Amino acid sequence: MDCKNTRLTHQRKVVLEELKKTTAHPTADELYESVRKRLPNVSLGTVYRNLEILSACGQALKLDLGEGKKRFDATTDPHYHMRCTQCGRIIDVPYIPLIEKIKDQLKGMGKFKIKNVQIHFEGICEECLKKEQTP
Amino acid sequence: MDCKNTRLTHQRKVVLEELKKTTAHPTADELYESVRKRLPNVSLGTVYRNLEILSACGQALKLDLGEGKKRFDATTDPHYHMRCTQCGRIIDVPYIPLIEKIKDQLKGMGKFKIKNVQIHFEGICEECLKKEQTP
DNA sequence: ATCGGTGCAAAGGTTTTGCAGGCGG
DNA sequence: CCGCCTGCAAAACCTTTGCACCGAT
Repeated sequence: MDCKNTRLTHQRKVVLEELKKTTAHPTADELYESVRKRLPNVSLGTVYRNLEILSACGQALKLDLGEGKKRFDATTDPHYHMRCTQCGRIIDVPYIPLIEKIKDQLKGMGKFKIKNVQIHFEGICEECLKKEQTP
Repeated sequence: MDCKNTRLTHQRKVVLEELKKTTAHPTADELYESVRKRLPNVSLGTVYRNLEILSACGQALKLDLGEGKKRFDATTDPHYHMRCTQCGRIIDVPYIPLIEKIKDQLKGMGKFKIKNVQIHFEGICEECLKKEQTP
């Protein structure tokens, strides 16, 4: 994708601003609802197109946590994600250099060449742990 | 899911048999095509329902490699998967105890509790590496 | 003025589901 | 027989796309 010829339209600006406002890792549809509060005539297609461009150009992350839909994150610093199996929330997991260690372990393991590692976690978030303790 | 009250129908048997015949990690639709050669009247819905039951009951794995569709694997022994970014093939990656090490590193890292790690790889398969060498 | 972006709506691809009838245990 | 399972088809769901107009640079 050619990121030089992209224009900073009002819609694109608002999409990125709304994404930066939250740490909830919204889906395209959830973000569409936020954006719509500021731009009532925006279309879902525009939100999808802008999220595609923003993530392709390094201003957002496109996440696939195996839910059958993508999520987006304006925090592009290295970190991982955990999906709470009880409430579905997506929680940030601090970065530790897992991937380098994994690549080291896999070097010379087969006749293929590993370029990238996709990794995420499943577990129980802080809120759901609290609920378990006080039923 | 209640795996005790499942019946061994002819369709379910054939779905599992066809899945065991291949190492290609087929999608539901691809498996439907295989099954249809033996059961011309089988429906896609039946293949989906049986794959759901078989994977829920530990007789198959349901894989999500971020392609927007699920894949299935009759090999349930611990191993990982790599998707070739050139040809799309899914390659088995031998098991190494990554997950235990990762869990150790993450212990006490936050207020959440990690239960499971989802991990897969992207890279270049043996066949595509060969093609690169002889263009 | 150019050409990337937008809104709208339709279409695309994958997966699920309601229903009436069928068959495994 | 009971009730899980099937085939069929429609629908659900997420995402992409064709088109004509608009607006950022």
